[in-house]
Amino acid sequence: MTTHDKLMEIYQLLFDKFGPQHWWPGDTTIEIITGAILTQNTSWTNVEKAIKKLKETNTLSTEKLYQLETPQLALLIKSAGYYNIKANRLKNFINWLYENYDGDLSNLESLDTDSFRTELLSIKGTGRETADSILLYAYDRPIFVIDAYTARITVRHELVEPGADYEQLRDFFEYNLPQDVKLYNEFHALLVRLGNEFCKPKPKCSECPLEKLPHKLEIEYH
DNA sequence: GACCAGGCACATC
DNA sequence: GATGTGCATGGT
Repeated sequence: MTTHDKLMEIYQLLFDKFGPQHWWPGDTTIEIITGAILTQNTSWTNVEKAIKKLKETNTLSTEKLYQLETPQLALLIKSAGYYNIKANRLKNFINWLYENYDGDLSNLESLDTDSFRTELLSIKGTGRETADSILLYAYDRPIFVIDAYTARITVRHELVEPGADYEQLRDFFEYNLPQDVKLYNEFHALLVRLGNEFCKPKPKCSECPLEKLPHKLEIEYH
C-alpha cells in the first residue's frame, strides 16, 4: 500500500463519517483572512464571536479596518483572545495591502503562488499556517495547510517522524497527493474536524473513525 | 479549577 | 537550529 493510498483511505473514512465541511467558514475574502489571523491558537467558537461583532459594527471590510485605530479594533475582537496582538497583526496585513496593493484584495490574484507566499510571510503576524490558509482558502492555491491537529494525527498514525516540522509535513501531503485545491480544502478541514472531536492530547480513540487504522498515542507533536 | 484551543514573534543558548 | 515564553478569551 502506497502512502498515497493510505492518505486517501484516511480521507475517505473521514469524508464518509463527517461529510463535506464547506470550508472556509466565511463568505468574503476579507472575512477568510480575518478568520485566519484570529484563529491562531484559538478555538473557532471564540473567533465566531469576534467576526460577528465586526459584522454588527460594519467594520469587516478592508476600508473600515484600515480606518480603525488599533485599540478600537482590539476591543471589537476581544472574544478571540490575544486581542492586542491580533489587532496589530490584522492591521499589519491591512497596512501591507494598502502600501503595496492599493488596498485591493483582488490585486493579489495575479501573484504567482511562490511569491504570494513569500510576501505573506514577510508580514509580521502572518506565519506559515496563516499564510497557507489564505493561499488555499481565499485564493484557491494548491497549498496543503498544516496545523497542530494535522501534525498530531499524522504523527500518531506513524505517517511522518515525530518532530517533523511544518515544511516537512506540508511536503509530505503535497508529494503524496495530487495537486488538487478541492481535495486540499476538504482534507484539511476534515482533519481539523477529527482533531476537534477525537484526536485531542487525551484522545478518544474508541469512537474515532480512524480507530481501526494503526496508531500510537504516546507520540505528541511539538 | 485545570485543560485546551485551526500560532507567532522574540529572547536566549 | 532547537528550545522556552508571553499573549487571553471562553468552552468542557
